Amino acid sequence: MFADVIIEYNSKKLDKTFTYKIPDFLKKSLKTGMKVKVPFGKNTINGFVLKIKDNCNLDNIKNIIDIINPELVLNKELQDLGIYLKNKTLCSLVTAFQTMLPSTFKIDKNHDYTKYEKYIILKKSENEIINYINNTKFKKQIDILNLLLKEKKVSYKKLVSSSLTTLIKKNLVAVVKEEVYRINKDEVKKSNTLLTNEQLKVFNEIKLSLNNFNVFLLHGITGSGKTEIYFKLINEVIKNNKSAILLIPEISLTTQILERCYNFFGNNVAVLHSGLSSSEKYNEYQKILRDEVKVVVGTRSAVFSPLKNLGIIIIDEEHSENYKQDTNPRYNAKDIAKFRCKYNNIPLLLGSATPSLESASRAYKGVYKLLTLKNRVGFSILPKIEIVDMSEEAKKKNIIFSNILQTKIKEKLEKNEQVILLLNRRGYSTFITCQNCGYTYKCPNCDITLTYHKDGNLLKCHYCEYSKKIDELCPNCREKSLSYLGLGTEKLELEIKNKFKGAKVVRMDIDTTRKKNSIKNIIDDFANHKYDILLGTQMITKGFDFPLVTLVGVINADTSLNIPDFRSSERTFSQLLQASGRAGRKNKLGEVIIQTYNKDNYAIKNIINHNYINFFKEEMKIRKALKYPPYYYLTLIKIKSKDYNEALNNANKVSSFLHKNLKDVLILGPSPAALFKTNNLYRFQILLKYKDEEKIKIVLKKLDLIFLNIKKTFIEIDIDPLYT
DNA sequence: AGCACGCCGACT
DNA sequence: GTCGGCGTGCTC
Repeated sequence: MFADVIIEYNSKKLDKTFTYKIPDFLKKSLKTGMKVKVPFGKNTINGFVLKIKDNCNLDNIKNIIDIINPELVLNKELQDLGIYLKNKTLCSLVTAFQTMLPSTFKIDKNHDYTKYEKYIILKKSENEIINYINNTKFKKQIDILNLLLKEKKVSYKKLVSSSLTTLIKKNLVAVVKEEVYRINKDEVKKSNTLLTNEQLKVFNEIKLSLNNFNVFLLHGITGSGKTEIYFKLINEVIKNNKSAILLIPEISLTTQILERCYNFFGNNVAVLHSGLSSSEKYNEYQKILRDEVKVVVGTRSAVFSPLKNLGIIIIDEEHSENYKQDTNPRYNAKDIAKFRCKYNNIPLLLGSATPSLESASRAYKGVYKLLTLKNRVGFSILPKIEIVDMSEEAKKKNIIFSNILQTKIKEKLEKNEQVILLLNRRGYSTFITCQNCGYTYKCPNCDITLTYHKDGNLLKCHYCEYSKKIDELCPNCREKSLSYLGLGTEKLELEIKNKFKGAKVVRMDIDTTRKKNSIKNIIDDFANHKYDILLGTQMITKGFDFPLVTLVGVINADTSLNIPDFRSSERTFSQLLQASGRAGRKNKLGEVIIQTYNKDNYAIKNIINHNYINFFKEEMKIRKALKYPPYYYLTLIKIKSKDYNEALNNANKVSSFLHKNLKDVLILGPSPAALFKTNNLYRFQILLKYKDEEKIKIVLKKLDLIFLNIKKTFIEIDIDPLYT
C-alpha cells in the first residue's frame, strides 16, 4: 500500500504530492488526512496524507516513518475545505491545511500539553470504611471519609493534611491522577430569558430552516438582543444532536458574550482565540476532536473547527473586518463558513447592526434571507444623535470640544453618569512641524509622519518598529520652534483631565492595553464605575454594554472618513453607529454628539436618524458608478521590493502579463500603494475589477507561477481585499 | 524549503 | 591549482 503525501515545506514549488510506502505496522491505523513523518531528501519532515492507494509505478519509494498524532485527523470535510481554501486564496495546500489547524498542533516536538490533577478516592468497601469511622476518635479523618462516601472523588488539594496522609498509609484511600482541561466551566447558570415577539419571529424563521442551506442576514439595531437569538438557536441545534460554531470578531473585546455563553452552555463550549496560551489552545482543540463539546465560540480561525455533525454557523458582527485574515492565506471566515454550511446543508446566520454592503445587497436582492430587529429589548430606546459642525466651533476657538459637548459632559458628570469619548488616533500629537523652517519628522523606513508619544517622550512610526527620542531643537534649522500638531488620545486624556477637574478618566488604545488582561481590567473597572469617562480609539466601540453610559462623544468623525479608500464611508458610518449604540443601554435615554467638519456627508448625515437604508442606497450609487463591490469583484496585486527600480519593473511586467491574458477586466495601475514605502519596502499595486470570478483565477494562478522565480521582489495577490 | 551539483571568477 | 559565489534542479 502507498500514500500520497504533501510535504510541510511552505513553498509553491512543493505544492504537489509525493508517494511513500506504508510500512506494515501502519497499514491498519493510517488514514487519509493524518499527519505523518516522512523522509524527504536528506531530511525528515511532516506531511499530510492525501490519498491511500494500492499500487504505484515509481521506483525508489521510501517508507513513511510514523504517524504524528493519531488523534489528529483532517476529516473529509476539512480535506475538501483545504482544497477550497487553496483555490479561493491561491495558497499552497499545505498552507491551507496548516491554517485550519491550531498552531499548537504544528509543533513537531512531542511536547505533552496534557494537564493532570490529583484526586482522592476510597480504597476499601463502604462497609469497611463505616466500620473504621465507628472505631476511630480522629475527627478530621472521619470528616474526610464521610465526604468521600458522599462524593466518591474529591480533589487532592481540598483534602491535603496530615490526616489524609494517615488514611493513605492505612490504605483506606488512594491518590489517582486524571487528565483535566485548563478551562473548566461546569456551573451552568441558565437564565431562561423569554424572547420578545420580534425576536421570536426571527428565531422561528431560522428554526424552520435548520436542515437546509440558507444564508440569513439578521439586521438588528444595537441592543436589539441578537445574542439571545443565537443562544436559543444553538440550543435548538444541540437538541437535534448537532453542533454549532459562533464566530465573534475579537475575544478580548467581547468577553461579555463569552461569559454569557459559558453561563448558558457551561462545559459544552470550547473557545478558540489567540489570547489562549498554547496549552489552553491544545486543551480546547482536544475537546473538539474528542467530540466532547457541541459549541465552539471563537475568532476567525474557529470557523475551521472539526466539529462533528455541524448544525449551524453564526457570525456575529458580520461587518467586522477581523473576519478577513490580513496575512497569507488571505481568507475570509465568511466564505469558509458559507462553504461549510453548503457542505453540511445547514443555515449560516450573519448578524449585525450595520451589515457590510456586500451582505446587505445580497439580502435586499433575496440571495440571502433578510431578518430584522427594529426594537431594543427592554425599556431602552435608541439614543438621540446630534451632529456638531466643527468649522463653526473653530471660529469660537473650540478645537477639541464644542460648547455642547462640554456642557453635556459636565451635566452627565454631575448626575453621576458615565461618558465614552471616541478619538480614532493614538499618541499625543500626530505630526510635528518646525514653525521656523517647515521641517516635519518622517519615518526613515516608511513613507509616513511620526507620531509623538508623550509617554516615553518618543516619536514613533505606527507602521514599523521605528522610534526615536524627540529633539529639543529642530534637527534641520536648530531653532527651538517645533510645534505639536494633530490630536491623539494621549493629548485628549490630558485635555479632559484639565477641563473636567475631578473626573476619573481612563484611556483605552493599543498603548494602554499591551499587557495581558489590561483590556478586561479597564472594561471591568469602567463597568464598576471606578471611572467616569472612558476615552479611546475604535476598540471602545465594540459591543460593550455599560448601563450607566448616557453620553457618547465622537471627537472627530473625519479621521476615518478622510482615508482614501472606497470603503471609508462604510467604515465611518458603521463605526459611528456602533459607537452610538453604547449610549443608553438600560432605561436611561442616551445621547450622542458627533463632531465633524463634514456635516453634510451622507455617512454622517444618515447617522442622525440611524438611517442605515438611506446610507446604503447612497453608498450603493457610488459603488455602482465607480465599479466597486458589490457591483464588481476586486483583486489587489501588490509588488514589493527593497529596490525601487526592481519593484517598478516587475510591476510593469505583471501589468503587461495581465493585459495580455485578461479580457473583460479593468486593470488599474501599476500605481504606488497607499503606503508607498513601509519597512523599507517599496510597494506598487495593480487593482483588478471584474464580474466573472472564475475566469480570473486561472490567470492569477499562472501569474503566481511565472513570477515565482523573481528574486528580491514579492508578489502578493489579495482576492476580495478590504483595503485598496 | 533545503541541499547538491556545477559553472565561473579570485585568491591562500 | 583550489575556494566559494549563487543559479539550477531535484526531492517520492
